[in-house]
Amino acid sequence: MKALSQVGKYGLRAILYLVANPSEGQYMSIRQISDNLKLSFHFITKIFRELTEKGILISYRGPSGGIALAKPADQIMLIDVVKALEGEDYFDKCLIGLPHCGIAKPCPVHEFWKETKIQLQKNFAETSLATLGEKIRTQEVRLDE
Amino acid sequence: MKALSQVGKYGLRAILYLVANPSEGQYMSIRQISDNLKLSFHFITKIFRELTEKGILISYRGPSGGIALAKPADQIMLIDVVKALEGEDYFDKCLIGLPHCGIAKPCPVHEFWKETKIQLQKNFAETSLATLGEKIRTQEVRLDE
DNA sequence: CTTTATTAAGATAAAATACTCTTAAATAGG
DNA sequence: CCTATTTAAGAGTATTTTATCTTAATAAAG
Ligand code: SF4
Ligand code: SF4
Repeated sequence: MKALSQVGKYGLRAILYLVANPSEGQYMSIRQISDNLKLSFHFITKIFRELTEKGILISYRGPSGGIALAKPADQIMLIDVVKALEGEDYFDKCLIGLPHCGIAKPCPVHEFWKETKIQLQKNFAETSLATLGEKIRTQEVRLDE
Repeated sequence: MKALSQVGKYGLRAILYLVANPSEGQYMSIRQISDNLKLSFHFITKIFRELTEKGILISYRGPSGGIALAKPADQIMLIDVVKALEGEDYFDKCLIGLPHCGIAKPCPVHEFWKETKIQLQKNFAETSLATLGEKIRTQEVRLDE
């Protein structure tokens, strides 16, 4: 049961590093993040570019440039990041993929699959990046190595 | 949030067709299933071969051969089929993939990810193929086209 | 014994995903 | 203006997943 692609996993881990190490009014360089998390600089750069396009991050080029959250961390919910990384239809996926399922006569697994999706969606929607950053710092969770 | 690979989806759909159309003591040909579900015969054949190896199905070659459930439908749980199709570690997957996470200091998403997995696992474990087949028949769910 | 129907097995091809590399553009600072 | 630092953009490569194709093995029936 893989919920996220590599893009989603790396993107989340990278953004968690960012929120766990806040630097007042400064940009954090992508190099610092990729080095610390030991992830490919180029791959993370590409992922961050998408997040910048989608309005989750802002970026700045040149010396002392880097990326930063576009909004305060308590105003960005996990679900925003996940949808940006995995697509807006992330929670609309079907379990078995019947070709012309209009959900008029739902298949026998639809009910509990829907439940599962709603439960995860609720948790994603209620969790802010600020909350996650705080937890990582206070509980000393290691994101690296 | 894609829970199943194509192998998993096709495999489930094909086995649902089988349980929804029971034929007392006979084998159902793979051709019939792939034709009715409009899925690739070769791909379904390959998937069924794995399910046969894993003991979910039995097969028989030659005229009037085909595949059949290895056990009565009420003794095969959805979770058995899913694990056979997707791997035994299906419910052990990590959400963000921290490299050396020993779950001593779980990351801040572990708790609700675990909840989600347990909920789906429970539903998969409590649902038998017999139940699904019955629902498909009585609720006239279409698996084809 | 031959033909036909069927699954088994594995090679091959195509497509999607994951990752890398190169070059360009922006910006700060000397 | 020049150089160093950093993200942007996109081309290129590798790996995995998905799907197809070919040939073999098995078994029934004439
Ligand atoms: S009923 Fe739901 S799970 Fe079933 S095929 Fe339709 S969308 Fe998918
Ligand atoms: S705590 Fe759980 S979700 Fe987080 S990295 Fe470890 S296994 Fe994955």
